[in-house]
Amino acid sequence: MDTDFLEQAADMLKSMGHPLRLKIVMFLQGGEQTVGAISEGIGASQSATSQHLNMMKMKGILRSRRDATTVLYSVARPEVFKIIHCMGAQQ
Amino acid sequence: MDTDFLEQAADMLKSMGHPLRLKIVMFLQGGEQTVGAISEGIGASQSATSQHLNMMKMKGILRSRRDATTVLYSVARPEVFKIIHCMGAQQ
DNA sequence: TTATAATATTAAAGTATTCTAAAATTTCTA
DNA sequence: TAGAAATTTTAGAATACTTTAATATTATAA
Repeated sequence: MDTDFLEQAADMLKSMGHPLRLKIVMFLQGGEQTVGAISEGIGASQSATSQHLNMMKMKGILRSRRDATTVLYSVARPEVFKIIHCMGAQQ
Repeated sequence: MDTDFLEQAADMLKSMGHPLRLKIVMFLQGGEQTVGAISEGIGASQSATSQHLNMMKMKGILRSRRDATTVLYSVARPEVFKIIHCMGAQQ
């Protein structure tokens, strides 16, 4: 088995393998959102949300762009949505 | 979002989100295997392999059956294979 | 029975995660 | 420029994970 694929794939699954982070990517199925909206949407503190977002961005799973004082995050890898779908998520 | 689904789904992703455990479930795509064969197949110690197997069994991802002195493990949830496929694994 | 092969369990050390609270940045607007 | 709003960063405590090494179990066969 290809070690690079393995490390990358495990990293991606691990990133999604946390309730708040899974909630974040599910929330982002609707398109890009600000940190504040995400934080409120998933019911986590602003700081914890920001840290999870940054972690997923570092892994290449999310991307972000600034819009004035606000930062918008969105999903960068389509596999994320496929995986959510595989697990039979309701909306 | 449904909290039960979220917890369960995150648990499943987290279980697969470790290089050795991902290697295990990929190895099991070929069907049930003994602990020894898995351990050798993924290149991990007997003890570590056994502990990872047990962990995934506790999560409901794997099942096992004894055959004399040997124990055979196999994947219990089809989503596992779907997810591997989603990520574009080369066998 | 006893020895052996296969697997499981335990304990402990080292490492990594996750969260909160507080402080720092960044950008806009008055 | 000063202040406000949004986000990030930092530090540290608490917890969880992972591995190794050693020991224990289980089932078979001699």
